[in-house]
Amino acid sequence: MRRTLPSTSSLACFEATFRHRSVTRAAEELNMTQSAVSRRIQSLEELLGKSLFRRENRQLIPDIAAIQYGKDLGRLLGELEAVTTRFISQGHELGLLTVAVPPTLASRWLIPRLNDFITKHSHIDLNLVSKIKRFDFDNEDIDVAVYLGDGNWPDVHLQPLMSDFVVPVCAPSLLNGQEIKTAKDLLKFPLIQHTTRPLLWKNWFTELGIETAKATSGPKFEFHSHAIGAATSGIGIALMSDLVVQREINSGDLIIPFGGRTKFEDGYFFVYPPKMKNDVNAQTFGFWLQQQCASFLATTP
Amino acid sequence: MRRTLPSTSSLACFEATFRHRSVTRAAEELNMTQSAVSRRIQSLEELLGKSLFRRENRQLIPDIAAIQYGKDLGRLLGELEAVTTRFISQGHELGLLTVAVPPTLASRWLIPRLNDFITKHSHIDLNLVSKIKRFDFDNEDIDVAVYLGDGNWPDVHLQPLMSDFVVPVCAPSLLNGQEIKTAKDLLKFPLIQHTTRPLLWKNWFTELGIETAKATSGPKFEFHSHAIGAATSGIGIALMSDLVVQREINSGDLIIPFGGRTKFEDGYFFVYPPKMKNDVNAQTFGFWLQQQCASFLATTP
DNA sequence: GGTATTCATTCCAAAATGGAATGAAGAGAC
DNA sequence: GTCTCTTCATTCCATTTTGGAATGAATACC
Repeated sequence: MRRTLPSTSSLACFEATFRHRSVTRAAEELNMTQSAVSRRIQSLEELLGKSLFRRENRQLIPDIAAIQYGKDLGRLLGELEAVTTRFISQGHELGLLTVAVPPTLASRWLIPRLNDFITKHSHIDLNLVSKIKRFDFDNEDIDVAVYLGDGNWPDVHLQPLMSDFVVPVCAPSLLNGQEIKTAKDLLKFPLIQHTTRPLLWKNWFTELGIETAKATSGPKFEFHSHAIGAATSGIGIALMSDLVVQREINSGDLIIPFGGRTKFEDGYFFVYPPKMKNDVNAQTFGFWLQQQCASFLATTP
Repeated sequence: MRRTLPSTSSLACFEATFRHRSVTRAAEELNMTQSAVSRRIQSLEELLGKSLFRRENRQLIPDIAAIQYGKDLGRLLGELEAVTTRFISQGHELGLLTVAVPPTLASRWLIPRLNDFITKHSHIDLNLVSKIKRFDFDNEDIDVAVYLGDGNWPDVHLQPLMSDFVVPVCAPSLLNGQEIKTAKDLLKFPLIQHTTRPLLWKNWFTELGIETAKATSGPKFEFHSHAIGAATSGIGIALMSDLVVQREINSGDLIIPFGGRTKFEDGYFFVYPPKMKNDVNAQTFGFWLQQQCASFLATTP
């Protein structure tokens, strides 16, 4: 019979509903839709051949016989969680989380906010690893990553954080009094390129209906901070994710010569391998990141 | 985390392999293929992010960290089985199994063999319900059924027992010296019909390449035993499942006027609803039935 | 009477699971 | 040393399970 025991998913759905006396509340707790939980319970009743709840109007009343079963399951699922967590965390440095982040995003956006995380989760030791190349969980000693891209990566789990808005920026001195009326006028100046995003300018011009070979020409920098430094030094116009140049724009070191923020298909993602799905620290960090992004977006036009 | 706990199936595969130190032996116990168990274990290792076994040549050695986990799981799965079984059997008369069987099959084939079952499984009380109409688990108080048909029934589980071999039989006095050379010669006599199998004769003649309206004409009987009685009384020729007329053939009360046993598409099945999948008594009975059929077939030409 | 809320149902798609066949590699017999 | 047997791993394919989104039914609340 062991093979045909109900699945942990079904049992968890029943137990949470039993505890809350509510399918909707159970769904919230389990991070599932209410319809999925409802179906899981009915499927379990069919498998067991017995009713678990009486349906009275919009309320679920546990059948008398199911009450002890619900209590037993609560205890057993709790123990199963405990022994599984204990096994997973064995040999793994408790509380250490190695996060791979693009260096400029780290220094310009994440690190200024990290005090909030550290204060709230002092038991988690973060190990920030600056990465320009894409994450590689199989061959690198990293647990999770924040990365910018289209999210089309195999064998990993993603949580979207926020969209990528880019904006052209340059030093005021670069223009030297010249007026920028159209996007095409930008081509009179050097376009600062990103090694990691070689098609960024090209795609930006394409969005505006302009096709030009000049879009991929110009000095290239691997570090975004170097690209920002180049722009600030008047070397050319850089196309940057707006959240990493806010300080320069606010201080006037950089200006926006043309247009505003452009939303791109790429976005920032919190990325982790399947084995981190159950890691409480990893999921805690991911959740905090999402909250920070939501808060950031709410205060940015 | 409760929602993303490993499935009971994966945990059972790991625990059985851990206990047996063998994927093949675990597969046998769980009634799965060895490849499925192997994959389940690897999937579990990926989900947990930790190795469960070291692979040394053809042997699996549990990792040190996994030993306690394996023991814990053995205990927890055992408890889960116990509380689930207790819940299922609550309110259900322990050991009672209601079996729906066609009456003639019951009297002619099953009941003579039941002593063996009762001796071996004295804790199971059988309740034989004679049914001519097809089983209806939703609206009838029956647990399992033995039924003859094509097996094309929705929402139930089937175990094939044996094929259906039919044979034409009649009283010797019916022929009154007339010689039967071809199947067509049978049409000179009344054909005894079954209410439950109205097309039996028609299909039988079709197998022999004969199409005739006469195939569905003749006196009709709902009980197979009545059909047998009618045939023995010389009322006509009956087409019967051979296993229910063996006694009459052996004693000479019935003879086979033409041809031999014909295998039909229909077969005998052990049928049960999904909720009986985990019922130990139901599965015990089904297994015993299969053994009886195998034994019967082995001693019948 | 209208709105909100909860559970159930339907449609659709993705993920998980399992069987069958086959391959790789070692153990054992001769 | 060679051949056969055995066990675990992998690939291909199909089925089952699971879950989200949308919608319906029915009651509770205002």
